[in-house]
Amino acid sequence: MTKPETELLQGTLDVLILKTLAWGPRHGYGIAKWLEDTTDDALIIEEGSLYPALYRMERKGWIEAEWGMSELGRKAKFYALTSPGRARLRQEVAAWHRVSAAIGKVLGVGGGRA
Amino acid sequence: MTKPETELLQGTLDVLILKTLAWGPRHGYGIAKWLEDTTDDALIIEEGSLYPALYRMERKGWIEAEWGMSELGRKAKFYALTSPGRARLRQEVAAWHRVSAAIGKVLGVGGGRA
DNA sequence: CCGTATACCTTGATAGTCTAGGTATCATCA
DNA sequence: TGATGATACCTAGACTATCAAGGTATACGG
Repeated sequence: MTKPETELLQGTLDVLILKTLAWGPRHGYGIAKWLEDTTDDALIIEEGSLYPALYRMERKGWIEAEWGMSELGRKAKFYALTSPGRARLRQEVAAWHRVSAAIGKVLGVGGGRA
Repeated sequence: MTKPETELLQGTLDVLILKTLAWGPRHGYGIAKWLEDTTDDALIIEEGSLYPALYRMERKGWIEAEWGMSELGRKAKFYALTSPGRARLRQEVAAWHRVSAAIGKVLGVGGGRA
């Protein structure tokens, strides 16, 4: 398959995960599926990116993990946003808006024709 | 210690440079300054990122270099968009709009002040 | 019983960015 | 005169996030 053009913008995965968890705890696989569904597959979350990101963020104290049962009765690790994680989410959302506005200004917000 | 919040989104430097050159040829230093001025320093282009990016894109045939004189009378290498570069620019602008719209959908488009 | 979906994990390669240096010229100002 | 800051280019090395590609295990449907 030719390059699916679904690559992530490096650095955005964290904020996407944090935002997903802001709606409530979710297991890793579910986070990826939710993001893909929500964006109509405009974003594809590779598992090789997902799980390392989850560990990274757990190590930083932004999320907490707990083993449980998925909706389908399988064992799954549920992640929940911590208080520092919520603060971090606010920061990163603000940073996203700031940077994407700047890029939009350069590229032309309307559709890039000018 | 906390990062200066002026980091580039990885993968966006190319399209920013291409778009800058769409207005006409410019030398490397001028490209960086123009981007920083245009975005009120929301984007900071480090020279250690800029010059390798320029070589990368020259190697790919998206831009062409020619030595000349800057407005201030110094020798400077001017870069110009090629025809493949223009095509690539269109592609990348479209990709940006698609991906940033998807991310915006997840993060909430309206939340500029968040 | 075999394929597909769910759910987790890891290793290794790749690639883009940043840090931190470097060269050289020119204008300004003390 | 000498120092400084801006202009303009370049590079090596480290870092780090992502991706590709493998792996384990369970459950369900055909």
